[in-house]
Amino acid sequence: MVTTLTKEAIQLSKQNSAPTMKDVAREAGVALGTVSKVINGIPVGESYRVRVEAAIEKLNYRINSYAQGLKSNKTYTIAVMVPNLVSPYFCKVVNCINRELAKRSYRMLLCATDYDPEQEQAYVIMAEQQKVDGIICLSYNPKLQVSPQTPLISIDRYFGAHIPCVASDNFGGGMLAAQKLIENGCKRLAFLRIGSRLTNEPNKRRDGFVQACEAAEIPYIMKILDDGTPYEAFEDFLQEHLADGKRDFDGIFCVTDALAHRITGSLKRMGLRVPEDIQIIGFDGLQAFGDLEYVCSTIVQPVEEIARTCVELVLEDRDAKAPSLICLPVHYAPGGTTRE
Amino acid sequence: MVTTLTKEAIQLSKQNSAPTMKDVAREAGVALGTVSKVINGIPVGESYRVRVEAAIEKLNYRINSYAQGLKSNKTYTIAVMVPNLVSPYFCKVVNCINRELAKRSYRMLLCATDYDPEQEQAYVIMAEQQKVDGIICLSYNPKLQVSPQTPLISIDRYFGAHIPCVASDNFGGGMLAAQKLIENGCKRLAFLRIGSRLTNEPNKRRDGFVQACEAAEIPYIMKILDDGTPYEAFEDFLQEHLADGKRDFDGIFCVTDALAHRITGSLKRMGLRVPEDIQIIGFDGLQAFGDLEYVCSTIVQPVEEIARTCVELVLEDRDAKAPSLICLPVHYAPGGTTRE
DNA sequence: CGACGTTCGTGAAACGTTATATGAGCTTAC
DNA sequence: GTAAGCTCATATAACGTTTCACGAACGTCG
Repeated sequence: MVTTLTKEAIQLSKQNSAPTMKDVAREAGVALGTVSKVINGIPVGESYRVRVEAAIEKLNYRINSYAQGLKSNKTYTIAVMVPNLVSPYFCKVVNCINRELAKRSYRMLLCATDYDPEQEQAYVIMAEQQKVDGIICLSYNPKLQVSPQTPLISIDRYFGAHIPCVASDNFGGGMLAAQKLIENGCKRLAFLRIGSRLTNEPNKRRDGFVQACEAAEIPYIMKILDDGTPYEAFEDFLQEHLADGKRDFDGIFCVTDALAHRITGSLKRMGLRVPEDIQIIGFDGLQAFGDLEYVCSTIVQPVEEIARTCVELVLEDRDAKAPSLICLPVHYAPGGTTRE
Repeated sequence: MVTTLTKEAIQLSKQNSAPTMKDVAREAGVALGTVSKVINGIPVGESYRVRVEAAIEKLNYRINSYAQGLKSNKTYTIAVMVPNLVSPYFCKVVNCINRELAKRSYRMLLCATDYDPEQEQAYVIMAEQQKVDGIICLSYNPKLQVSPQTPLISIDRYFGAHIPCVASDNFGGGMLAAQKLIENGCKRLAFLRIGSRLTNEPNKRRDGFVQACEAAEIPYIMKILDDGTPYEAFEDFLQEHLADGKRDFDGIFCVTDALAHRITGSLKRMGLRVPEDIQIIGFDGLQAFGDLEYVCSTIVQPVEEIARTCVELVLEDRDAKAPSLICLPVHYAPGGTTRE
């Protein structure tokens, strides 16, 4: 008697909570397993299938992913980690990853880490607890610890052979920038990098640039601001090398488009013409600035490809040995700050 | 005998899978419930606690959120839905929501819906299956269906009294823009809106603008492009009203900063001076363009406040009746395209 | 010194699924 | 006409937690 009462009470309290497979089974007058089969598309007698489907419809039943995930050990969720959602590059990366995951019916758990290694580590632990099927990260923590249980793909940072890294061909992009400036008639070049954080792969832009200059026997100057140095330092630099008709260089490779834009502004204020006097090439090619009518000649990163590659790798069979570094081809897009 | 073998086999196959609470309990020589208590900070005898903590450390145990979520019916996850992660406004909203959620140790499941009502609906269903603790959405689907089980907070779109909506004070912002132009000496105004999608709340910017003009007895013109009409239509409009010394208006309120920027460019190409000849006020104030040195006088949306309010509401006790529309105060920020 | 409280760890049940073994209801073959 | 073979729904045991009733161990009081 007591037992009956308890069960009734449970039943009552359940009424305003979400229906479960058990409710569907009762409604349809079939067993639990049958409902499961219908839901998972496993063949079942016609009359059974119809009854179950009707019951699902009637009760507005929604499967509980948590129960499913617990049982099957598959969550169809990928954790994605970027420093923030303010920089256009990170936003576009996340946007593209989201699209690729959605195509495959995967969910995206997102975290912005604000460049903080501790937050990055905490987020990896959280993702692992969350039993995600994989992690895609754009991390600034070179010492990131990951459990070997969870596949991890890195963007723009090479950790070592055990973690696949996907990036643009930064080295090739740096070369290409120098080559294009030289093709366009530049005789002396400059490489500018603002003091913002960069992961290790994008640093290769400089190396490619240097190699192309040396191969072509073209002299170059580098100006790399330390972290935190304000932009104004570049104005002094430009004054020093270009004021009063001086021309220590006539072509500039800026490490990002945003920097290229500001440099262009500074040069124009100094009375120099772009591209007639000085030519400029940036890096990124996001066209996030399309709304602002701002375009510059640039090395375009294949962000869609990067996203697709990451998603493919992270979902791939773990036994298939993935390459440890994948560099995807960039291309040159003229945009008015070079002669061509 | 057979049973023993099977159990052994299971044990073996488990060795390279993640440790569970049961493993911790065995390692520490305590019961399952004790481990649970330690993990959840429920007081337990000193010696027990130490042993359990040591075992957790030794096995590198991580709690399984799926089992936890299934049992406790709380997932500490909020679904967030925006059209994309390309528009600076959406990015900033997501960025701020992410920060607020992280502060409270909540996870964010993110989806970009590409303005597609079907995807939006599908995502809500997915979120409900996922048993999230709530949904925050910036939706373009006026007919969105949600199960009453899951708390939903809307940004920028008012659905009705049953769904709390958080937005900037768009009406007040529109008024403020007109008032500031008038204070700065404008005698005739124009309201420009590009043919991009807007939810219903931001449309009130126009209503506020109109009311302020009428209150001050200042004439105004409105130019609202249909969805898909290219920007160039505005250039014709500007020619028609401002070419050859004509001055049908001397102050413009643009519905977004991005539009204000383009209009400023067009005016300058027409030989008009901003703000001397024409003054312009935009809307958003994201400063996402900081890198691009672009600033305009604008009505600043309190994005951090919006995000915080949404998070507070979505996590709030559901019995506490929330207001159905919350408009957060905007403010005016001069930025060089008005006299002051 | 025995009975009663209190404290606190234990073990089992439950959460909503999936997967596997079981057995009911047929058909087919001898 | 019965035994064997098949199909297919059913029932049950997990998955890794939390929670709660239970009971062992101890201290206290009369």
